[in-house]
Amino acid sequence: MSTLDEIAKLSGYSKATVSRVLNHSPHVSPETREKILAIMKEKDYVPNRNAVSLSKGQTQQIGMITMDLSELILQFMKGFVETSVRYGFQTIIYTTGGDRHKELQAFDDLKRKRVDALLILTSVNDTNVIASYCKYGPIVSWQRMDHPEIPSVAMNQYDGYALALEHLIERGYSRIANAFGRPGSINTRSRRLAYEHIMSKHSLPAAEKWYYSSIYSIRDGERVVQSLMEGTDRPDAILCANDLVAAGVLSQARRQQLDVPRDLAIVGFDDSELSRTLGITTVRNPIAGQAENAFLLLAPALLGRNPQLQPLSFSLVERETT
Amino acid sequence: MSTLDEIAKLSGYSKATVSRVLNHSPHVSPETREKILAIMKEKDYVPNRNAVSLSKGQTQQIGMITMDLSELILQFMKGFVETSVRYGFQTIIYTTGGDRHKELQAFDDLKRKRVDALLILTSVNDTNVIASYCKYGPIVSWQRMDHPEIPSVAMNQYDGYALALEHLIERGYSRIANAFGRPGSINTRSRRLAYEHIMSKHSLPAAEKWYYSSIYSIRDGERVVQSLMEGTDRPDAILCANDLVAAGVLSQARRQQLDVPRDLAIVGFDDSELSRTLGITTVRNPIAGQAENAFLLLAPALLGRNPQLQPLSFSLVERETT
DNA sequence: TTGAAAGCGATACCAG
DNA sequence: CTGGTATCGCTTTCAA
Repeated sequence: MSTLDEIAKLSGYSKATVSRVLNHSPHVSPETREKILAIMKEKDYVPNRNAVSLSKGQTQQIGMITMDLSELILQFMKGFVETSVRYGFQTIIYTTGGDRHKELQAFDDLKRKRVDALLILTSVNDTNVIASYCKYGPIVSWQRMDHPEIPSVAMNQYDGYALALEHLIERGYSRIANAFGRPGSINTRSRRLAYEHIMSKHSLPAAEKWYYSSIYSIRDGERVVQSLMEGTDRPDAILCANDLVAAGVLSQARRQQLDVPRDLAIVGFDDSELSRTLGITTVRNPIAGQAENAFLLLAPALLGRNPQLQPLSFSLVERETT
Repeated sequence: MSTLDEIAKLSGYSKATVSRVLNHSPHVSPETREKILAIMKEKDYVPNRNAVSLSKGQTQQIGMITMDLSELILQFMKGFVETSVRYGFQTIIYTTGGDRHKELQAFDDLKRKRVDALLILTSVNDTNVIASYCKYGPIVSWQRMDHPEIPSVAMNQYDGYALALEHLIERGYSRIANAFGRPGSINTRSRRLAYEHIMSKHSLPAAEKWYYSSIYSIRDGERVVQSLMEGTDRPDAILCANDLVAAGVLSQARRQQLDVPRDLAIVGFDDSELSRTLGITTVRNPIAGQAENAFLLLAPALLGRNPQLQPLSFSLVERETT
């Protein structure tokens, strides 16, 4: 392993000059540059990253924190990794498994300068604890963290939900049920608000009896349909917390001999692989765009630049369930 | 950000001593240790990783190289990450997208000491090119690389295939078709060999007319059934290259009104999520075990220790298709 | 355009 | 048990 010092000696120039060609400094004469470059190539030289990092105080690495790797998370990561690479940053994944302590180690890595910045996909520690690490480097989050120091690229679920509702109403559905996720979460609140606004805007009844909460999985979706069908007053459409739920709703509806979308229209959320496979109408989050914005939010601190965030919006993916 | 030097000054001891308590050296008096520890805690001190890495010449990071992130790859990674963490190593993912050049950057990171070792999940560069990086650090591969310097944790497919065959024969099937993967690959050759050995051992005909090659996807699986059913001489069971293929075979068989497993038995490979969902009998690779062994293969170079590899074997997961 | 030398923040060898 | 100091490999003033 040759070092910068050796290259300097061999070329007859100083370490400073060699370092300059490494860093594309304009203050090197072309001939000098050529000579040094030639020797580096001959010696198969590459600079030691640890030395560079120590000296510069930057690692060019960004950590991504998540409990586990779901399809959605992976999709976000993919987008984030791509734009990071474009700007010369590598990424490293911290899978915490929901362990508070393990998660904190990732934050410690910001302090000990293993990473220059952190992206939070999901976190389990208290927001204030997390925020206390902001002084060591920029932190950005996918989900809203409600803390002034930690920006997020979350979209306002209101818009996506409204989009789905307008679509259903336009299609002639009016008795619309809701399968919400985590009760009381910001997302659920926004969705519920959208439901109430849009329904009243069209002078349609917003039926609370058709509100379901804590609905996350395929299994949950199936149960919702069972419960719905037991009642006499039945909805003609259902908006689901995510595509998993929608898949459950769909399969249970078929099991109960319902004609989808005639008897029951179904709209999912996320536009996941599953919804594509099953042909479920769904709302698409522009995840790649959010991921890119996440990096751009870090850019000021990382690059000293202040790039424009791109405007993002939900879109409706119409398939066979509406 | 406090440094070791500051801790030294504050405590009145030398940097050497502070470093000793950091590294759990026995040559520090208990009181001294306590005092220094107290100051470190008070100052919220953590050592700078870059400095440590530079000084030690080790990063405690291992790179994992893959073209993309499939379910299987993710599963392997999960196991590898877990055992790495247990030994104090972090992991970083290099997704190459099949780009030769991008892949080489990962290998360069071994040279520039960003990572201490490399795990190859899939690679596109020439084996000899890759092997030329072995001098910079240990490299291990999931798949066989046929190069003396790059060990692999691949299993002998012969055993897994034999297991599936014995199972089918025991169940009374005797006209067994094969849907192989990449023709001429080591895996395919082993499977084929297993087929011929086991069939002849039971004095059953090894019918070459039921050999299919280059069968990888659901779609491919469907086509195999179509083609098989066109002939007059039909098999009563089919062994598939993987679970995807098995899923295709299953759905097409049902479409053609075949009673599975009465008319046609189906065995997949990998025990993926899909096979579980669809209830397909399959052969399970002990992936977590392989992943652990992969790390253990790196251990001598990384830890100076030489841990025992665990013996691994395939197992049959019986479900509804046999 | 180039060089000398002082960091960056630890580790580790050699004395005492 | 503790301290002094060279060292890891590169960056970055400050001068020339």
